[in-house]
Amino acid sequence: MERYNFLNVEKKWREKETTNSVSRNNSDKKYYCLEMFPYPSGKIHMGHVRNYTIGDVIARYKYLNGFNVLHPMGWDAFGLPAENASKTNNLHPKKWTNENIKVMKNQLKLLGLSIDWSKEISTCDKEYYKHQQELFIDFYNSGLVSKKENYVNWDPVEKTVLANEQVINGKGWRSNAVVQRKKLSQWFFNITKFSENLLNDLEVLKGWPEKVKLMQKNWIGKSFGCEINFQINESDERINIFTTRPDTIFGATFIALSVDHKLNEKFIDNEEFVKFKKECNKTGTTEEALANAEKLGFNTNLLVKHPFLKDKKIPVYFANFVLMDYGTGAIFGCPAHDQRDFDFAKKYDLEIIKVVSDGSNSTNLKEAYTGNGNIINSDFLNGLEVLKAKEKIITEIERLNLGKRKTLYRLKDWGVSRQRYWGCPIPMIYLEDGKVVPVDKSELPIELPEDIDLDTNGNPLDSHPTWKNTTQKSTGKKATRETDTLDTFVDSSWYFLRFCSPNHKSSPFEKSEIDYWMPVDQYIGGIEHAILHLLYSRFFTKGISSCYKDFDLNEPFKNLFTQGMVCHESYKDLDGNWLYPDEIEKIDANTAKRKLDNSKVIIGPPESMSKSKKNTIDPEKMINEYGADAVRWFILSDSPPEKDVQWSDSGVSSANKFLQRVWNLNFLTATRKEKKINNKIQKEFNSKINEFVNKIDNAIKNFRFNVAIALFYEIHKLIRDQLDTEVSNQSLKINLTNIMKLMIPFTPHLAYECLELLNCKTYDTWPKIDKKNLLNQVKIAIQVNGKTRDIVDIKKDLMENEINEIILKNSKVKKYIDRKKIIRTIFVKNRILNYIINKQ
RNA sequence: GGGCAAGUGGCGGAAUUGGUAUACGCGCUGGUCUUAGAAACCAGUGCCGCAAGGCUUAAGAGUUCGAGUCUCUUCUUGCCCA
Repeated sequence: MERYNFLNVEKKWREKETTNSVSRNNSDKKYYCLEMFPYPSGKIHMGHVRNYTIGDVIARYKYLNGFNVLHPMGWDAFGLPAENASKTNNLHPKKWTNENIKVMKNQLKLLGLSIDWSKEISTCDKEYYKHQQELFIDFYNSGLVSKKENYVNWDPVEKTVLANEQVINGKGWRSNAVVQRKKLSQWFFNITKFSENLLNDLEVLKGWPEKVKLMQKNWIGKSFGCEINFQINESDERINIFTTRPDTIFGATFIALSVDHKLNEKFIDNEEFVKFKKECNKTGTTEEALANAEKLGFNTNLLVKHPFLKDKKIPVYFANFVLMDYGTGAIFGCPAHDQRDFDFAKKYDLEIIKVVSDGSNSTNLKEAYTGNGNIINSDFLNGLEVLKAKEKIITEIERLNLGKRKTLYRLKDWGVSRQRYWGCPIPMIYLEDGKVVPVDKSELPIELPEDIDLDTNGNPLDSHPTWKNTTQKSTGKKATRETDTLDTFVDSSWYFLRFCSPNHKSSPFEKSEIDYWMPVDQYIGGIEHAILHLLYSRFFTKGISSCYKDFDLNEPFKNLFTQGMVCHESYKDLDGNWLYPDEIEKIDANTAKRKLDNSKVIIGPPESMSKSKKNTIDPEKMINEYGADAVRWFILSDSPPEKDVQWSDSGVSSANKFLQRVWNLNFLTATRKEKKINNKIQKEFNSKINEFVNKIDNAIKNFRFNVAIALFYEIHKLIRDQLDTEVSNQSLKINLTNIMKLMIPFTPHLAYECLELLNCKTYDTWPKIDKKNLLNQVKIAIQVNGKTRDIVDIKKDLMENEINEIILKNSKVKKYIDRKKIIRTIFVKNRILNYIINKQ
């Protein structure tokens, strides 16, 4: 038997550009297939392999079905790891990044992906960020960018702003210093201008997973309520609060203000208050941190009048759980029906008044009741349900001029200033008179300086001796540059647009190319980007549409697919140190020993692959050992793509063995001696193959790659069995050729090699399904009282009366019916025939 | 605490969307070949039972001629939000 040499074969087809190209100029149907581009961290990981294999299957499938496919790849190349690596390895971030890109590009090529490398982009390339700076200026001029003061997580050791996810238990992830809340002036994209639009257009996105849309919806967090003015006792001053629960106004027993509320001016000289404010600033800015923190308050000793209860006076506190950037920075506390208010009231011994009935008579609440119910203890609201009470009280508040109806969003403007070197410079300058203006577009790109000292604390660009000194081009006035760089999420918010015309010089994109390619027909990536990256990209698309007159696109991604993670079990020695899979030897499913000294190894459950747990598998090593096709085959075969998949060595090895068998089958077919022909057998064979083509086509269309692969195993057995039957060589070859074409998206190298062996001339067409040639026989289930008693082969589309007699005479059901009376029958064509009989 | 998923053999998972439950793969068992192993090939593999047959989709109820699929209750797990 011939041996299949995947190393030679994969090398051979990798070098033939045509088999990896999915673009065709002669088609009027376009398809833009995009996978989330990688961060060049050093080497590709199995998550990339899965992501890009899924994308490649789709791209090749669409190409074979006659589409002109855009399937590009690039690099999300700015970011902090490059700076960290440069500190440890003394390697410039640019060099480090470009070397990683080189390595990873070669690894991706090994996988046999149909990527058009002529369209490659890298976000740290000045040819890319030049246009990003241009977009920034255009957004600025359209009012989509502004500079605001804002609270950030500040690392006092690194002297830099941290993202929320870089704050772990209130400490900086790298410095381990206690993170502070600090007010900084930062650049913002005014994403909240599109809140309503971003929310409403989710409905247009029919091709997105419901789960992702729901996450975005919750993130935007539209809530409806009203503002209410509380008059300070014996004063004309008012405190304006926002609430989503105006129906509980009669249960209000205190007012809570953010420490940043303007009322704090009264307490600037109060030592106690200053101390309290400082304490509050120590907690992080996430909602979760605030919710979990102990509720603390500072009593102002001020009282406000209850708007509906003449004699009632309510105390005013500053509290650490009220945020200035949500609503008005002030709330009324209703402890009976809000858990935070409840905790606060318990701590400061404040009144708790139940105003929504929870159906019980108890007055001693153990926690806040937030459910629905009838309003009680609330004057004119009594007896109404929560929603109706809300309507009524808002109407009343507006009538009495006490406040107004208001819709609020949880979504905040997107702060994009980062005090870091390895990012896109913000193209703004500060004039000596304090004015902030964009640089002249002709000066773009504002390049990052290469000579940089990354060992200083704080912002390296700010510490650079000369870089920030400049002049305003139009006036010649002295100016200094903005030294913050852009959040890397900005880089990835428009790269999908740049791919349409990656080499266009005069503007970020060429209109005709955008018009042709956009929107992305299929976007594929991890669920971890469900919120931010996708929301920012949607915002950018809408932003560009609003400031470029000839750009008309509402949503960038027509269909979205989120693939699951690649998991592997983890190993620890008896001292609890993580071990690499290479360091251990498996004895059976539950036992393993360490290669070094045969000591016992503790096997952990399968978890997402991560460097820290050392449960990673190196894709390149697997490709060298089993072949790219086998790796692709395995990663698609074991689980549906949206679910997590468990990497297993036996799995990839059996994939390799199967592909070997496929090649053998092709070899045997190509060299088979002609047999006598039996028309009946041949016809049946042809229709079965036709059936499989149909099923596989459907499976790929529906992203059910694991099912498609199961079908290939069945087909393999079917064709192999025909080698010895009375089927013509020609029929065998035609059918196998069609099947090998179906395999191109999965295992391109093997498929092309086999097609060449079978002397196939057309590599770029998908087999047609011949509807007339589908199977004419069906198996139908014969049931008695709903229980299946027999399965019989009958001709397709026969009606009940045509099969009834045969079944009653010959089938196994006969003895179940016996002499009992058939009351009625239920017949579903090509599926079942069910006899209902008397039970006695 | 709230929301959303999901629960099928030893394991990963199929099931034309209410109509043959356990496809396909892994693993395991036996066999052929081999000095031996590996590979390859063949056969078996949900549970109980010698068999006929019965039971089985987390547990329980309901709707239906018929439920893995629909409804309700309970339990468990995962994810997101708080």
